[in-house]
Amino acid sequence: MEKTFNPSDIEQSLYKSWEEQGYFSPTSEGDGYCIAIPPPNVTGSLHMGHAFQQTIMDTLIRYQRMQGKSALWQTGCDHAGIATQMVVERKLAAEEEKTRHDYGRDAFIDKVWEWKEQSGGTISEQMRRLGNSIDWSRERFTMDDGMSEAVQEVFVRLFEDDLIYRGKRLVNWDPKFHTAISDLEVENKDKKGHMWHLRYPLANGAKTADGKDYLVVATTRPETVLGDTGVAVNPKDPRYQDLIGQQVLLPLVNRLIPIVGDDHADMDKGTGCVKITPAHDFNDNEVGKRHNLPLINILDKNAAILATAEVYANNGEESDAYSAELPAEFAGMDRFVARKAIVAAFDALGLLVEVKEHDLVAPYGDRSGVIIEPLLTDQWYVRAAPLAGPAVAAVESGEIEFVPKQYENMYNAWMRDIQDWCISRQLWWGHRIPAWYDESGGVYVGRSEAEVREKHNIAADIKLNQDNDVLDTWFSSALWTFSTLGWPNNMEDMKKFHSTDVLVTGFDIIFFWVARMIMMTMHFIKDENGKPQVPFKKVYVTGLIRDENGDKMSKSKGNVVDPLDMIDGISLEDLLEKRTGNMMQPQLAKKITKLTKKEYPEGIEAHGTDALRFTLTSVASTGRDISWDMKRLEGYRNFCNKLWNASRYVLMNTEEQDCGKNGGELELSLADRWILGQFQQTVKTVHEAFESFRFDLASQALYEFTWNQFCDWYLELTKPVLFKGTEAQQRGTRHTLVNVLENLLRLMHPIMPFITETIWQRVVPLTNFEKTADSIMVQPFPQFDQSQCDQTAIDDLEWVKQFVIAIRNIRGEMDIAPSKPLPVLLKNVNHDDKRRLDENENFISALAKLESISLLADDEKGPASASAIVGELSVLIPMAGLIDKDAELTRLDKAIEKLTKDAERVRGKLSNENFVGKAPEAVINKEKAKLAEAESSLGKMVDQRAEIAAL
RNA sequence: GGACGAUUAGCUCAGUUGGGAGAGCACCGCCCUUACAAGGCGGGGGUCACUGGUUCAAGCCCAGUAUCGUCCA
Repeated sequence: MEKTFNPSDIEQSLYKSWEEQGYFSPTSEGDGYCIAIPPPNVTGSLHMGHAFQQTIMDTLIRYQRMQGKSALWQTGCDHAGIATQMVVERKLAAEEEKTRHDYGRDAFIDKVWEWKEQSGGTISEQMRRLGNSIDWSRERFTMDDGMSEAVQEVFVRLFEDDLIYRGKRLVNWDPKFHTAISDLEVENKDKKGHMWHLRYPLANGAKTADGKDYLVVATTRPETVLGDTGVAVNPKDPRYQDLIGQQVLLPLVNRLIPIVGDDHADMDKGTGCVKITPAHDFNDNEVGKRHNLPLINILDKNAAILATAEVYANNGEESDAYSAELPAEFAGMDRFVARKAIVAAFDALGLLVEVKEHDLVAPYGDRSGVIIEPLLTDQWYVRAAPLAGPAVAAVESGEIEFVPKQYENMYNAWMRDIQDWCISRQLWWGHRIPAWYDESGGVYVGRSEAEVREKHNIAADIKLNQDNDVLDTWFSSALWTFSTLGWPNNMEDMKKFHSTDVLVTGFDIIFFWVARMIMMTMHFIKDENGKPQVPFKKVYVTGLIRDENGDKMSKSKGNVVDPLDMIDGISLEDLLEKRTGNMMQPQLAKKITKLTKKEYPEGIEAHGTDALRFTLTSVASTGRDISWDMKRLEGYRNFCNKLWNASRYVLMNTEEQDCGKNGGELELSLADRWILGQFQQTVKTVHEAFESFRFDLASQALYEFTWNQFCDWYLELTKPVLFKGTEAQQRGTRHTLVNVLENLLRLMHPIMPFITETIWQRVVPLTNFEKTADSIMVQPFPQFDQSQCDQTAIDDLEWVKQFVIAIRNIRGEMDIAPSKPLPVLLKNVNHDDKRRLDENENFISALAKLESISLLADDEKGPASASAIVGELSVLIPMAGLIDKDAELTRLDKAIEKLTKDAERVRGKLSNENFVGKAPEAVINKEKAKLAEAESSLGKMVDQRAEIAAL
């Protein structure tokens, strides 16, 4: 074995061999255990969030596989409608200067598929580098045939159940991508803007309470004036209440529109008068419905002003309630250009009263980054309320459990006032809506045009056109857990793996995805007795991984760290190129360069997959966000190296030697019995941690055992045995060494697959472990065994440690070289001390590097010595020539001061009648014992100090 | 405005039913000791955000305040 662990030597070939051997596929034996991956976006590449969640999923899958389950990690990608279409459109524009319209729908979609075949597998390849034990043979894609069939089936059945409908509604229109988007894809951001006060003349000689012949409306969107069909005032507002039912003459378009009384108008805000534009504002739309105001659409798909408006009645039908005529001067103007022009026009007419600064909240498309325009269009909707009922109940009853629990609040709050879900998108890439229209506007939904014709008796000569729109990508993602398992055709895997066991995901998609999966699954998937099945039993919600400063990682900030760069390492030059090359906003490059040079002056070193995974699990506590700490990664790389070298030591001392595999007398030392017990405790902790999703606690237990117990103490304690023990003692210790290590590797394997496999291959032949296949990943996980926990051994070895530490402390504080053997004198040796000493003198001498150990009689004073206390026992190291008087006095003073403080505090507690009267017996006894021990040690130290001081 | 979360060592974070404040990294001193200098041994460091309450006892329970964050409106 090399002296330093080099992950790049082993990882890729190991992964390949696992995959080739088929170890990632579920076995035919054992209960099913299934995790469905949150499907990454097919255009995506691996980021820290993926690495984090996938490490957790893989740890769970490997753990359950080793627990004997038939474990399936179901993977795949989603087709990411807008994102993918954009990628391909940009590519066509750059390479051929063509748009998708140049190609036409079918040819463009062929292009997208071509792109998917070539570039869509990036993230899958990257996931292999993380060691993910995914059954790649079952990899799915939301646009593949099976899933497309599932999507179609679901759409048709929902329609038949009256849970999908089509309607002309106000939607969040993205003027850049020319598509509707759902509420969830809108980000509301605070923004500085203006409030314009505009004068609307009253019609028919009406006057306000204070005699004015006009109203002043306040608006943040003056360009929508052209679409106003009313003015609202608060019915309780004394200034205007008499005007309700009167009309104003809308400037610029000279449209007579009514004044309505509605609570939406806030008396205290602005002027108290609100213009109502039902076709371009969600609130106004509601007001319009209440007062039966017509809707006038004045914007086109680009959010530019139309030459001729579209007028609709409140039921969505075209109407001639108003003239569709619009002033020609604004036609074709973008909404923001039109805003200026219309304000100027009001100003010119003397109708602009004032302009105020105003803080407002503006809706932005989360992908396009442009302001969303509420627009009246025909869209398809899922009726959410009926589906939400069972979904809420499933969480309430505990059938689905969120970890950590507080996310259930978030889920419930959203589900309680869930809105209908707009599922149609005006894109080409996606599942085309299975609806056909005849020429008179009749709509038919079915699995195919033929089915539709047959079902509705539509003659072959009647022309039918399929809906041009596709479904929201999340519509297919909502079916993920069951459609990937074969629904509706193949129900074999559904029986074994559904409901899936755990969903590991981020809180940011609880609404987008988690909630919708629950609703869809429970509607479509039922037990034999008709009870709805849940998609998963647990939802483990992770926090976000942020950068060192707690900022969100983002490309534009240039603070993204690629997990693969942490595995393989990257030079500063390459990192700079990666962060600043090909930027959307090149002006940021300078800043990013500076920040990167400061943060990573030497680039990033290679750390290997195991270290990355261990780091990720060790920060996975309770769903809170994590500030990434490169130092921590480095620490765990060192941990890998530690394990590697500890294993080297074990192998050097056991390979080609008698480890008791084939019988022979085994004599176990105290250290052997102790480490076996310590290991069992670790096994117990790791099980508990995995069961409760506390991966941080599992990691911590493994780290603590491996480094602080196994390496720091046990390996050192084997040296005296291996160098000087009898044959049976050596055999016993070798046996323990290889067996503890072999078990430890299996215990660690779910978190650190590569290093454990590599070492295990070397160690396992030295043990009697009966492997079932040639890989650690399919062996049984260690189980807790109480019979190996020997409390006497633990107590005795603890005493040995204290003894050794006492001497090391004196050495350290007194600057005595570790190489210098020391004579030690003992006083106040009780029965237990004597036994422990007799049994373990070799250990103590070796670890504390002692020249001799002698016992002083009770009345014997001994030479001037530096001293330490172990329980009752006084440990003395003669000062002659080694120890400076003043230094020893200082050292003792420090110890005495500390102990005095402790003793005083405990004494105070025990002299408090309330405490003694009310605290439980056990607590009081514990305090008493603490005090007795402190006083005893203190007495001895004070005596020692006096002796030294007298010299 | 509402809800939730956070505030513990220089940094990043643990702290399970209330009963001796912990880890990793960083820091200081000594050491190339035959597994490991990506190491060994020893050491220093905290008014547990603040205020009040419950309790014999509060980092933990309760009320409030401050700051930060997230989601919703």
